[in-house]
Amino acid sequence: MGEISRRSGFAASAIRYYEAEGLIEAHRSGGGQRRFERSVLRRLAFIRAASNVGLSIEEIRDELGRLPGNRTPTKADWHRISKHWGARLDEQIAALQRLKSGLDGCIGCGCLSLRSCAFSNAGDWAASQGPGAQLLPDSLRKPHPTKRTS
Amino acid sequence: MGEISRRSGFAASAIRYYEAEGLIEAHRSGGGQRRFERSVLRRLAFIRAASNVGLSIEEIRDELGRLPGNRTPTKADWHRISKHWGARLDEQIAALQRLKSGLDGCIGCGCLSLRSCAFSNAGDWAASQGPGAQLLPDSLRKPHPTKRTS
DNA sequence: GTTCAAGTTGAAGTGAACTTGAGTTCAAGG
DNA sequence: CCTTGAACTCAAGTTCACTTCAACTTGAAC
Repeated sequence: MGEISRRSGFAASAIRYYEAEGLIEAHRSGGGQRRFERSVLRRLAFIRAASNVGLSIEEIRDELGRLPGNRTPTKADWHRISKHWGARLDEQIAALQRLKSGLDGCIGCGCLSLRSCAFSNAGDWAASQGPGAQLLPDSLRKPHPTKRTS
Repeated sequence: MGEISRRSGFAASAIRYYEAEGLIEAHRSGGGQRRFERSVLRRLAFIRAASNVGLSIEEIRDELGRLPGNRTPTKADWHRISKHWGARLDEQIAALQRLKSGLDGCIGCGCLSLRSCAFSNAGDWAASQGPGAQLLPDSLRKPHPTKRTS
């Protein structure tokens, strides 16, 4: 346990948590202690990478589960997956850039008025319900706790 | 209350929360109901903009408090502030781009191995303690619950 | 004078991703 | 055998930014 923790960089508690969540597996030795196979280190590396990209535990579980045969990723898998992640990162980058350019457009206008400033206008959120470009995609919104008031 | 909620786009509960947190003020009428001045709408617009940029309530309170005389922003204030926010957004964008380019460099390598893949390597986090470029700045990390294990 | 939507309060709940704590057991060294 | 440090379990705590609930009061219209 201490070893895998040191080598993966995750806290022991995090590793136990991932096991409980079904992201990794461990078999037990004699009196109940976890023993990990080497492949678990790869899975943990995968988990770290995925969570750097901003995936939730749920999504990581899905993605791990979608690997045919539930194995650790091969070259081909990794190729496919990193395309997916790249797209996600692009989307996040684009969202921030939209926000930035809105801000740039605002610099010096001193407005911040409710009806004229697109940057702070709440209407931007309510109005862009359709599949148009939003200021921020869901992936960058603050983890909204409950259902939306809409 | 209903009116300011409608006009600001915030839920009534959020507005009460902001008042409790000291971000806005309200004086009370006769039997305890909140009455807001028009300037509060501007403050709320400011709050929305700031939280779009990713500032926490704490930071927003600071920034509102730093406005000399605790007024709503003038043109000059807004100019200064939006530069600050722009820098922050730039930093976030740059961080995501670093992540993306790391990922691009990895596509097809199929590695994801602990010692060779910089993208998933935990060492990247532990090693870059100095003021060097990190993969992700704190502002983009998942809101880590407690103190770091370091 | 009645009615009722809209407002009030304080406490408690939400979700994500873990961490912390308490109390217990394992395993290796001396 | 004894000690010590690492690991175990399970429940509860943490942070953030709010929301929801229950029980009650206001205030504007009819």
